[in-house]
Amino acid sequence: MTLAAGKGAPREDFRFPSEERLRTDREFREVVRKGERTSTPHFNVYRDFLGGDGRKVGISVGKRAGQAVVRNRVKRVLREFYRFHKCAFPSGSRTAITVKKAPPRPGLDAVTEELLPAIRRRWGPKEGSSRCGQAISSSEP
RNA sequence: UGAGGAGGCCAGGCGGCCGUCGGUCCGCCGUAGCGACGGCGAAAGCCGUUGCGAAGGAGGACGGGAGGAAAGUCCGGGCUCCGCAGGGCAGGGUGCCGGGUAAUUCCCGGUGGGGGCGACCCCGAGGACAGUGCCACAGAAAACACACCGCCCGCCGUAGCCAUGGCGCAAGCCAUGGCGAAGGCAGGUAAGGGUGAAACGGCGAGGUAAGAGCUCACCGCGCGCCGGGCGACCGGCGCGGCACGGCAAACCCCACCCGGAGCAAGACCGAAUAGGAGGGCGACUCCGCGGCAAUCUCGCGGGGGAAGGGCGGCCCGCCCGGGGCCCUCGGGUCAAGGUCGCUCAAGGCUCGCGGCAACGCGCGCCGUAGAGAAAUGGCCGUCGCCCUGCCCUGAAAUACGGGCGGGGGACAGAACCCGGCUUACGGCCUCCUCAAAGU
RNA sequence: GCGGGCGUAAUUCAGGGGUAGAAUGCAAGCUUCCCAAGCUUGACGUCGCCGGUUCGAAUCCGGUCGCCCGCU
Repeated sequence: MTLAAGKGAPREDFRFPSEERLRTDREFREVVRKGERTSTPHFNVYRDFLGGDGRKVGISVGKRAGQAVVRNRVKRVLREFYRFHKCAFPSGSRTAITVKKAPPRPGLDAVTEELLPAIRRRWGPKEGSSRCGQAISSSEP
């Protein structure tokens, strides 16, 4: 297990390092223009498939979503959503999430409830990703 | 208790798991490179082993990570570049006085106004005899002191009235004289004149034909002198006798201040301060040298200078000016790249001294986020706070007690850095004022 | 980060200290057999909001909110 940490991503990976992010405007444009699309009341999700091992996610929150505090909060919640549900983002894919309108209560539960079924419905549950978003908040007293 | 005023403080705490940004350290892998030894070779060098090993890679440990407003970008500075000669104009800003500061439109302390019963609060508060302009409607008149209405004196004098006389039987008529509404003429006057935001000092008394600072007291205003204060200004005395309406957040005048842009500044690395095609523009003149018969022509060097260009608002002025300049078209690389700037700051806190204070000085301690699709978060538990529902005890829980449950936790996110201002917003504490009631 | 502009009737805009206006639209009437056009009326307004200057503010000054541009 410790050896596996070298190259291939381990199963229990809840990290979100900067290599897994879309970092340039060009990448965003490619994904948004060429990728497939689905949407929910508050978000648009674009995705294309390049193959390979890597997997990239980008989050874009425009000014329409609200002031800086609101935008930051939405971005953080979406990052957490990715960390806990990486199985919904298969390797070789690039995904861009944009925010149309800020959710009124941007809690992790509400965002998951809105986004996860939409992604599953659009791209389908990939094989072997059935056990995925298990609770991480196990802190029994 | 209620209604207010001033000042200060905090920005939920603790724990667990997962994550993120950058820092320090630890070993691990290991490239370039450097060294040692050995081998080959004539030499340059090559090969092998081994040591160190920048950068880089994957990982671990430790400790750090938003605000009072980080916001608006309204001021002021630091810093950086623009080629800072110099002068002027334009433009912008400020505007009681003194102080503080790197600086300010900020802060502190005063002065003078204004508001409030009060604690206290607010004020863009220079100049309207430098000039120009505006003051709608109403009103006699709106800035010049007059005209208008009115009031008063005088004169003329109509209607009318009175007196005397005459005529007449009477009603009445006539004459003379006096008074004389209205009216006219010539003056006096500015008290009064539905208005208006504002009316040529106010109010009272005297005075007068009527009136008037005409005179007087008080108040206001102006001027002078004296005293106090660094000063704004204040106080006193005297004089003048009202002349001097308001608006400068109207133009403007006066005094003082301001070069422009901004970390997307700017520097370095790397590519490339590169280079191609076409077109257009670009007075001249003087001096020296060379070949020469030669002052023309040619070549070289230098000076002046027009057009043009530069000096990041404009002008003078300065600089460039056969060196180039301008326009059009097209090709290549590709980068919205990396590194630095980048966080120690006119920094914060304690104490002492000076100062009414803002603040300054000295000693000591602490040293505090640095991203770049952009970190500082998510979930859970618990405590504390607020709101709310139900239940218990109880005479009563709408007695401020106890228990169980649900919900909430403001305004808001650093982007070069500071000092202010303004705006948004939850709570706590202290002092003070007023009112009512009680002691 | 820096710089600039605009908020006035339902709509598009004037007005830059003295009663808030025009065009289109809306409603009513006239005209017509009916409609359109035309003509005559009418309703239309917190002048984005809050303060200040002034006798008086849509206008001048400050603050604030919203919207739209430009600069690498």
